[in-house]
Amino acid sequence: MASEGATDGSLPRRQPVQKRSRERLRKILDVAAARIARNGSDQLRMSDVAEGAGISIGSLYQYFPDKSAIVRALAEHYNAQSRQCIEETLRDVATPAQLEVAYVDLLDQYFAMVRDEPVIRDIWSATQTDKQLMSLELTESRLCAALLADAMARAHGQNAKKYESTAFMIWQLGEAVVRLATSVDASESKAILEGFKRMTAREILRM
Amino acid sequence: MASEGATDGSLPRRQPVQKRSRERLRKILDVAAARIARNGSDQLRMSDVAEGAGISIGSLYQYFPDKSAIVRALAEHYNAQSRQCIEETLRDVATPAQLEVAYVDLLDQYFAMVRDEPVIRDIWSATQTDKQLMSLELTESRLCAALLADAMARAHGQNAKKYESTAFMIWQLGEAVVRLATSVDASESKAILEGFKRMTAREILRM
DNA sequence: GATAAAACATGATCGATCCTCACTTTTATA
DNA sequence: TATAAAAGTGAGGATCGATCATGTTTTATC
Repeated sequence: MASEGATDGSLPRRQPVQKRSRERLRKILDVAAARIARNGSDQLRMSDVAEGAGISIGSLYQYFPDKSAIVRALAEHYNAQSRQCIEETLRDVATPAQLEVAYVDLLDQYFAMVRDEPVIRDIWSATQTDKQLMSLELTESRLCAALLADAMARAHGQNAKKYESTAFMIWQLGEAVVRLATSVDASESKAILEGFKRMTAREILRM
Repeated sequence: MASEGATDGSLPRRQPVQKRSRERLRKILDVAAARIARNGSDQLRMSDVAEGAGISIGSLYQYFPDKSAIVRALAEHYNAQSRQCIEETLRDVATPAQLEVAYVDLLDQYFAMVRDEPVIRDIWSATQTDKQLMSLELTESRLCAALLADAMARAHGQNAKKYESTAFMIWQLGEAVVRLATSVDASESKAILEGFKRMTAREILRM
């Protein structure tokens, strides 16, 4: 899944070499994601994950040093997935009009993703209590914001440096607004997203 | 402190009638706030609170049904405090110019408050795992957003209904941006806050 | 195929923590 | 002072994360 070449040496405690082991690593993450989707990451029980994956507690701890490492591995998985989507959407932006289309598209996609994958919301809430996860997500967010700043720079024929701060703020606000939109009913969430698009698109299109 | 006439019957398990008891309730909340400020709300230990307040574990549980209730009581305290400040700031707004001044003022005050009271950030992070606290904070947020919508309506001579959705979104984004601003270094936080003010003030001043 | 080393697996057990409960002490009131 | 209500106590049950000593399977080497 994710974390095959983890930058942080601590994520999977053991680099699995045997086939059975690799399958179990995947199974652990699948089970954990399902459990988190059902009950939230704070209700995740190591014993439950072990049972669901068909292994013993001790074995589970050979794959992950502690519970939070499982959540971090899932976070890296979703990050990799969505970053790829972001890169594709922004790659060919070269004019203000394309920038606006891509930006609105990105927001809609992100909203749909968070709405349909409850695990993402739980990972985000775990961010509040796990400092490693928090910095992992902040790094990811800066990376995505940089992609947006690059696209803005190309659209306006300016230096990306100029847009860094704005792009970062808007990216963070976008995450916040999507979380908000997924926690209210459908009609209000539509109004909120549209209002946000209008407000930020204007900002992004300023040279 | 807060919660004397709690809407939620469950907050203080016992309505203290004796003087010593009222003092202890206050002491518990003071100690809890200090511990949370030092280590975060997830590191709060009931045994630690009891010891700090000079009472036994059993006694502590006569005041609060569980750990999260302590955090909720603190949340209500801070909510009451900041709502008063918000009401005062927005009360006399009657023109667009006054609205802009009041709005910017509110943002600056809120930023200073969150920066100087680490407990507020911890309460907010507890919001992610405690559904009761989450709905408490959402209700509070809607209430504050309604105050802002009223001020917008007065400034523009329109019906408050028209601004409800926008005010709610901007209020939530304001909370998000202040949290963001308090988690980065001072120069970046200044840039972020100014960018946000510019972007949202324009939105608020639209009729 | 025999042997050793490395990888993998097990679950009883420890320690930390939340919270309960049966019981005691203090305060208010008649 | 007698009585009831309020307040207080802390040992112990229950849960859960994590460890560790030990056992099993796979792989590499001759």
